[in-house]
Amino acid sequence: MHIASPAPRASSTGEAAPGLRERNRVRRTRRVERAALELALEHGVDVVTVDMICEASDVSPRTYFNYFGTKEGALLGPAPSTPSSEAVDEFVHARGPIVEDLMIIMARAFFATESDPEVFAMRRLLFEREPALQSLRLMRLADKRQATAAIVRRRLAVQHPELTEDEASDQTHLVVSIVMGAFPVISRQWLAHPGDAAHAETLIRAAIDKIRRIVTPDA
Amino acid sequence: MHIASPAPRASSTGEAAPGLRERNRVRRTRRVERAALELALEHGVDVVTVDMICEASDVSPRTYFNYFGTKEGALLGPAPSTPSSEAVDEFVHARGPIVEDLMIIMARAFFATESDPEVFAMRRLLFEREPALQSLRLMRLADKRQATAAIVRRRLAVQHPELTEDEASDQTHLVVSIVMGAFPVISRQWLAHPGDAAHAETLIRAAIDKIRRIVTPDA
DNA sequence: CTGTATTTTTGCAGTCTCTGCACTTTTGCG
DNA sequence: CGCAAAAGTGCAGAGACTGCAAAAATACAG
Repeated sequence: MHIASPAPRASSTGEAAPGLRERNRVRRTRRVERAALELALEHGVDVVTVDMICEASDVSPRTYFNYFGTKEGALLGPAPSTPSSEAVDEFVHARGPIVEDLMIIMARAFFATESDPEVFAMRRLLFEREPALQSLRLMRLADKRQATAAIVRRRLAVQHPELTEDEASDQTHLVVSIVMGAFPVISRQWLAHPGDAAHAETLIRAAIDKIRRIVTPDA
Repeated sequence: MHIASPAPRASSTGEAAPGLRERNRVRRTRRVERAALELALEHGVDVVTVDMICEASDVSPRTYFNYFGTKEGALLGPAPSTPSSEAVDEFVHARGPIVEDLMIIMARAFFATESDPEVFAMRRLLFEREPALQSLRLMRLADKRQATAAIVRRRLAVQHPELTEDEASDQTHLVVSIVMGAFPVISRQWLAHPGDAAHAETLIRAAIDKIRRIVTPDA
């Protein structure tokens, strides 16, 4: 099984003093991720072994697993952070179009995970080349799916108490599916134009518009 | 990596004479699947080992992997068969609503994979209990995503040559996302009411309708 | 600076999944 | 029956991953 157990990844309390410990952790993470990506890009994911990565980045395999949990961990990068409970509450009570609202909080959570831009670029390249990795990533997302579904459900309960259990359930699943499905498309466009956050919302609206046109039978 | 390599699974040429060989294969498959599911339901997927399954079903581990490719193979069941090239051609030139058409051929391919009803039931139960398996299943589907995207693309090229490369690409991704996303919802409803094929199309239309309403801002 | 407590890294041994290869058994068929 | 093809099996080995305890690094007084 082990869908991915990215390990603790302790986050510092606030921002105060990074401290040597923390700085080392970050440095090491970067080093390993970079090594892993370089190797994977050069030889292909299947050929690369954890031992190779460890030798290249000079950490023990045991430490590698402490950090990343799985062989692919260093390639996939940190899992998107869970939205804060305030953000969730805001979503639950927001009254905009539900898909749009959900998409927005997901996008925020997604781009909140900072990462070395160079590493980020390599990752993109690798993902394009190896669709299997994309799938793995989706799997990790799927784990969040339940959580996401839960907050959608909450919103529906609050705003549409008239729905039956089944209706609400179906609608929840559909909303989550649409959003998670459209997400890659939007993030692709976003990455093509390194615009600002406002631009992101425009993209989101445009995508939703496209979806509407797709599901609406031609006039 | 090995997202799933379900192994050959040679299909007989037609229907003529099953032959002892074929009959044995089927028998063994059933036996192993059943054993795997029983063990997984009783002890949990993570606890069960391939060796346990093999001992319970009296095949060598090597044979197990020849049949199922991965530990989870016997739990997941056969991968949905790829739609026939005639079906694909039909889809490419069909002029109905694209999501509906795609959904229909996917549904056909999906239900074409027959399986022992008892095994089927156990599988459903297990999937409910272990969401990680669902994710694995999604991963296998994601592998088909590329293939699916390709035929959607073909249809767009034929029916909407006016679209730019990028537009077509975006639209393709969105269509595939929507369909694959909505699929579980529909199959859930379908399984709840073991209706006939015609009923399936009704469900599909209803789901698409719901999607439209979801993405359409409230009046 | 020094000594101590705490956290992190590491080595090691072991389990489990999965693969290639060679060998045996089973099945198909003339 | 006898031979050829196909399928099942055993074995050895690589690679992913885990628990545990020793070792090293870091924090933190005094």
